[in-house]
Amino acid sequence: MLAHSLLNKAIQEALSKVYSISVNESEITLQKTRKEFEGDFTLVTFPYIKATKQSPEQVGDALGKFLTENNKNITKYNVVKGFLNLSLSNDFWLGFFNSESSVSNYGFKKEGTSGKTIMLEYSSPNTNKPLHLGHIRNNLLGYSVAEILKTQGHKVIKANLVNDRGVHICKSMLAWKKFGNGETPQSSGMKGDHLVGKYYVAFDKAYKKEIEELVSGGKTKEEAEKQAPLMLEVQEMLRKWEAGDKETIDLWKMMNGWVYDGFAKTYSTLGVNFDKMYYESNTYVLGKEIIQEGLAKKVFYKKDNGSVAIDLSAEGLDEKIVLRSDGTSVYITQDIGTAIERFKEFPQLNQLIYTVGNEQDYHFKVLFKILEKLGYNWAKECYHLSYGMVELPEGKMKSREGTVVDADDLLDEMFSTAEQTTKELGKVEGFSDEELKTLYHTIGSGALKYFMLKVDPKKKMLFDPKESIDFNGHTGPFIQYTYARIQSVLSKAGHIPAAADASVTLNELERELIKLIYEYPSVLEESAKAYNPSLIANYVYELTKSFNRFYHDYSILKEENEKVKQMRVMLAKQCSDIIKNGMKLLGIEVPNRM
RNA sequence: GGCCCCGUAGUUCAAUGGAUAGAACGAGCGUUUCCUAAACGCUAAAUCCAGGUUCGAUUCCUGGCGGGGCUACCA
Repeated sequence: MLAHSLLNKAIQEALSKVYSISVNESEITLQKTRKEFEGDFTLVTFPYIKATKQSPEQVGDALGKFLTENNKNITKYNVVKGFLNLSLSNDFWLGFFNSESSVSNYGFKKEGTSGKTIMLEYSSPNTNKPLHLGHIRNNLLGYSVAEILKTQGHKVIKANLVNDRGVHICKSMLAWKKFGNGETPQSSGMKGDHLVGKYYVAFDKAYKKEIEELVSGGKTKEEAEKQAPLMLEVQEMLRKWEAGDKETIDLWKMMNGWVYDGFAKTYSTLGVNFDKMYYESNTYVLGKEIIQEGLAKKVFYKKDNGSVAIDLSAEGLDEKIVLRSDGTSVYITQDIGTAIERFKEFPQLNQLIYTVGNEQDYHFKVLFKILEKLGYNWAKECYHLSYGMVELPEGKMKSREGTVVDADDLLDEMFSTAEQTTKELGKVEGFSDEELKTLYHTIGSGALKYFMLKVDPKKKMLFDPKESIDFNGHTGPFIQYTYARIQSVLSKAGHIPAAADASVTLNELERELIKLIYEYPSVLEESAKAYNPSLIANYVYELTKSFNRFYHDYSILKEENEKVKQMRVMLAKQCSDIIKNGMKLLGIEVPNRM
């Protein structure tokens, strides 16, 4: 920011003094100078050719001359076509390095300073089967965006709305009751969510068989699906559940308990957490009264068959049913109710973010529009953090076709790959078994998390289980490795100086690193504004890559000039702090040794 | 059919309307008596097609082609 406000001011002055034209900041296009040219920042001069009636080169030359003559911080310039490349002084960069970037928590604003409170909902699993690769993207994204928002001084409430009721839950319950023989996680040694998932699959299998039999007995497929005895039983079970039947509720509680134990393990392995848990068994009744209010306000209307609907065709959407003709809720009814409930529960809430896949883009458009029509002015602060699907080489994951990549299995594979690679490289003598286990976890989950978060959340991504995830190149372990090397240097250096001597002249790579450090706060800001962790992931990679080149080309500890050596130690420290903090925002830990 | 998203090296990903479109993996070549070679360097390799707006388009607009998603009184 420092350099930008300095340059913006200087450029405004130059334009006014040289050409008598006044521009505001938004009319100044300032970008970082590309590597192949000399300079730190580049002003695009094309926009001024009309007002000045001169060529872009002439404008660049005149401005460059004025700037270097009138500002001691601007030392050099060169003009290439419509681009004026400006160099800031060694003193400027060293001054920034000594005062601005050497503070702790550089780039972070203190929590609460923005005065904004945000609820961010993510994860929101169903309790009928274990988590898979798609959930992993959701969890990593939600967690990371929450952490990134905190860096801007916002208070963030991480919320999880668990879908713990409904027909799909009853399917697992019924199958367990019929075929389970009392099997439990303890008796089978199976993780609770996987055990329940097994019965969900078992239900589906048995149900399909019944359908087949009915179809061969002369029914149509649709009739068979509705009349299959298992389906009738499941519906009966759901009715009992809603009526509070003790036996059904007990079974439901027991099996959901198994699932929660399983999820807790997966969440802990993934390193995600929540401040607030919501359960649909508590919230599914919400929203009905709101529908009545909406009817009174004429936002909704009653159809001939008794159902309640809203017409959104004027906004380019369709008619949407908000209450069935039998008076029961549809999914969006609950969503309307829970949103309103949350703003009542947290009156200080400024924003509500939903981390949900882009297949529900339409649903959220409708939801937000309805809230707006109901007159809630916070409706415009609701945001759908919509992310792309994770696809396999053969296409979308389909649980029925068994192409789902299980979260726990995948994480285990990552850990064992990390173990294998670490053993092959053989650099971990002196580690205890416990430390090794932690290291494999750090590297394995780091690889997976970085892999998923480096991609723009909005875009769909491809995951190829066969090729697995790399540990070299643009990856989490590459960044972790760089961090570990720096820690090794720092511990050998012993003392970390508080400031670099003002007489030091920065070389090209040192200067490049300091310029990257300078960018960090604005990367955090941008990333928060765009709800996009990939900006941080790619920035940290760029910093790491530049550091590795510096590390390769120059020695830190063997540098003979003591003042330069001190500066390099400090530089290494600042880079490693940013690597650590930045990775932490992605939910990734960094090891001191690997 | 209607609505929404996406098409960038062989592959996976980058690029607030700006310079010669960047990385990584894979391919080929090279670097270690030197702070950790999970590293560093070099070579080959891409904007789906056709128009338009602009001083300037991978980016914005229109049309085509190709891929995905949504379009329930399901969740």
